[in-house]
Parts: sequence; C-alpha cells; structure tokens
Amino acid sequence: MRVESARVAIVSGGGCVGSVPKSGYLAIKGYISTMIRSKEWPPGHLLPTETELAAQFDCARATVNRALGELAEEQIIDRRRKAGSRVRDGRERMANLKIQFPCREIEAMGKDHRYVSLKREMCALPMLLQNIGETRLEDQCLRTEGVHYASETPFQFERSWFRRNAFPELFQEGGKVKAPCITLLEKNPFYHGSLCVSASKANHIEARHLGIKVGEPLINKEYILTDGLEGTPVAVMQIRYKPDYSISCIF
Amino acid sequence: MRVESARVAIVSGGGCVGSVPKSGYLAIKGYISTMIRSKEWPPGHLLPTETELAAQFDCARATVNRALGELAEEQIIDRRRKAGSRVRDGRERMANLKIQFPCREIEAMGKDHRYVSLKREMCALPMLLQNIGETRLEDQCLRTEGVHYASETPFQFERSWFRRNAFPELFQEGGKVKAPCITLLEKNPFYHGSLCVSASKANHIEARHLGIKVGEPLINKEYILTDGLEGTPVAVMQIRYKPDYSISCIF
DNA sequence: AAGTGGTCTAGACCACTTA
DNA sequence: AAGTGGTCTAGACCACTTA
Repeated sequence: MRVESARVAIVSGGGCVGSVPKSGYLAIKGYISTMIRSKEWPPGHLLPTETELAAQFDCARATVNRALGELAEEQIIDRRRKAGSRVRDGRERMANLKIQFPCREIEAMGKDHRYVSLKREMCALPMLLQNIGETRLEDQCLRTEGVHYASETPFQFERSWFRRNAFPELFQEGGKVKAPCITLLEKNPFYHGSLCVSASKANHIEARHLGIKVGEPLINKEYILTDGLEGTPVAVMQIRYKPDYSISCIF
Repeated sequence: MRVESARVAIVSGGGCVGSVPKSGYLAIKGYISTMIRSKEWPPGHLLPTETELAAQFDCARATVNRALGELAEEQIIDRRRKAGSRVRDGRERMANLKIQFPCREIEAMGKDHRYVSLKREMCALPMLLQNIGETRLEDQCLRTEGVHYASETPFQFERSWFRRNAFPELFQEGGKVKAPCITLLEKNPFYHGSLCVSASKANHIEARHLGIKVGEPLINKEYILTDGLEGTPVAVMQIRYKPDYSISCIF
C-alpha cells in the first residue's frame, strides 16, 4: 500500500516511462531523477528536505536518505547539512572506465593471449617509480619490452619497469618468460594506481612489432601501479596500441 | 565504547596505517579492505556473514550491510543471497573518468575560453545520429567546425553534428556564433551518452588550426549525446587534441 | 539556536539461492 | 527448508552549517 502510493507519485510526477522501480528507495530516486532530467528542478534548485520527502512518499527518513545519498554519489545533487540538497550544474560528469591489464583485455575479446618477450634488462629506478621524498635510490629495476598477441595478431606493445624489491619473483625466472602482467595479477589482483592515455608516433621498434608503418599514430596507456598497503609506486606499464584501437565508456 | 572496539579490531586485524575511520561502517569497511589487500583473504575467499561481522564489531547488521554494500559497489567483493560474500578476483577494475565539454575543460585549467567558428552547414542525418529502427529520416542536421582557444592558444578542434529538432535554437542564431557546447549545456546540463577515445593523424585543416604539422598524432574524443528522457541520439561531438594532451584517471 | 543531513540501532519481513 | 543478503521502519543522537 505504501509502496504503491510512491509509484503513483513517480508516474504522475515526471512521466518516467518503462522503468518501474522495484522498491521504495529506487522509487524515490527515480522520481527525483525525472524531476531533474525533465528540468522541472533546474540546476541550483533546492530539493525538499529528507523529512518532507519521507512524508510525501510515506516512508521512513532512512529510505529517503539512501535515495539522496546515491544521487549525491552519482553527482546529480550536492548535499550539505543545514543547507539542504541542491541540483548540481551538470557540467562535470564521471564515466566508468574499465581497467584491464593486457592479458585480460585480450582474453575478454575471446582471443588467445600470447606474450613474446623482446628485452629484459636491469636499470636504475626511473623517475616515475621514485617515491616523493625518497632518499634510498639503491633499489634496482627490471625493464621489459614485449608484444602481446591476440590469436596471432600483434595487439599491444608493452614497455614496463618493475621495482626489484616489490617483485623478486620476476628476477628469478628462467625458461619461457611469462607476460609481466600475469605475474603482477598472480601476486596481487588489487593494485591501485593511475592511468594516463595519450597519443604518439610509432617508432621503428613499435612499428615493426605491431605491423604498421613508422610514424603512424598510436594510442598509449601508461599505468603506474602502487602497492596496496603503502602506496609506493612499484611498476610502470606503457602499452601501445595500433590506431584502430579505441577506448569507450558511457556516462 | 562500541566504536572503540571496532577500531581496535582494525588496527590489530591488518595494520592499516594512518587511516583512522571516523565511524562504524567505515571501520568495518577498512578492516575488510585491509584483510583483502594484505591477501589474508585471497580472491574467492568467503567472508563472514553479516550477522557474524555484526557480532564481531558489536554493531547492528545494517551497519555491516552498508559496509559490505559499498565494497560490492567498488567491485572488491561479490555478494549473493544464501551464497554469501566473496573476495573478487581483481582483474577488472573501474576508474572514474571526468567528462567535460570543451568550454568547461578550458575553464577548469584556469584559462579563458574562446570559440572560433569555421563552418556551419546543413546536412543529412549522419549514421551515428540515426536511431536503431528509425524510419523517419526527414530530420535535418547542423554540421559545425570550430576551434576552442585556451587563452590565445588553440586547444581543441571540434567537429559536431546536431539534430535539428533537438536543438532548434542552434538554427536561429545570428551575429557572433556561440560554441555549440555552451548551447548544449544551457539547454540541458544532464546529457547521457558515450565517449570514445582514439588516435588519428592530423589532416591539413586540423593541423593548420591547431598549429601543428600535418600527420602529427592527435587524440580524439567522440561524444555521442542522447536525450535524457527518450534515449535518442541528438548530437555527435568530435574533439581533436594536440599530441601533448593526455587523459588521466586513478583507480 | 535551529535546521538539516550522517549515521546508527534493533527489529522486521522478504527474495533469492542453495542444499 | 534453511541460510543469507536486500530493504525498510521508527526512533535516536550527533555533526555541521547557517542565520
């Protein structure tokens, strides 16, 4: 009975077609979304208080609080104590971008993943892996280059650096060399870090191994991975894609 | 007293340094995060039930439910009724990417935004703006080209298409031409849509207006905007950036 | 000082999923 | 049939912010 009255409020309030909310807090969320997206409540508009909405939907304030909390997390509204909830100006939005390491990205396309190692050498710690304020620079680094194949087609050129004391197992490998990303994921599937997307021209090595011409545009992803507990940067992965590759997301 | 016991559990449970949770549900969240990120609970591990955690932290089950609910939303754990909560294998992550229209992106850098219109012409509806299953193709389209300046430096080359019946105001403009994105944001700040990032070579027009050489790599963003209430595609914006531009996010 | 959101409690009923 | 998570209630106390 109570839920029914909320549903009626939605349909009459905004004409939200085809989305029947299953439960109370989603009904409230849908009603408010509709009011905002139909511009009945424009940016800057002050929403009713939680208490008022609870009365309007004949539900507990906690239910309203959940609905408004999710809308705030989705950056549709701004909430401040005493000041109330306001419709945001929607000029900045967030989209969800999927983060996938090379091996996983190829598997997700339904293709076989194969890694061909081109280079493995020790080097000094690059700037990107140096902690801010860090004085001990004695730590060594493994620099790798290799190509990831998606079912016999070269798909990604990878150039990476791994801090030695974070990945001792990478320095003990003999025989067939595994893709570095596989070792990473086996070690810790919950890395945090940053991703930077840019464009560059293919140099001779990249062009040869990706099967394109020198100077063709490449899309680059550069991951900087940090250790989950301490936040120390432990690895840099630079991944280059042929120009037919693109990155998509919805918002 | 109750909160205190939860805090003790965190510190002893995982050695989470420097992050003192302010309230109960964050304490529980922090404890579980630490157990997972320290690999004490590996991927696939079955978490205690909500009831067990509520007893352990001496709090209500709703408090545990909030903590677990947020961890599920962050894709750290998977939750299923009767089956319980399990640690996810972390091979796919999500990062938040900021969506900013050209004018807003330049303002956010603290620079002045100026738009120079290069072309405005009518054309047929491009494929990208055709609704799936749509039969009425009589709708016309405005095609624009222009450059966005960030304090006198050309920053973005924009090529866009706007469905006429969605943006009648764009077709009535006289005098100085506003940047299309400004008209869009004034009309509706809450567009949904998709973003596709790719790379290409600068052609003559793009190179001349961005002040770079023909053939230099560009980063492209292509937005397809849909109407908030009906989901119809109403505009396509192709934005090209010089190769010194990059897109960053954290995860 | 007063209003508003943030969080928590103790209990409830239900939905879903597995055994 | 039984266990688990999903959601809701009615009430409470507190934190923050504005007037």
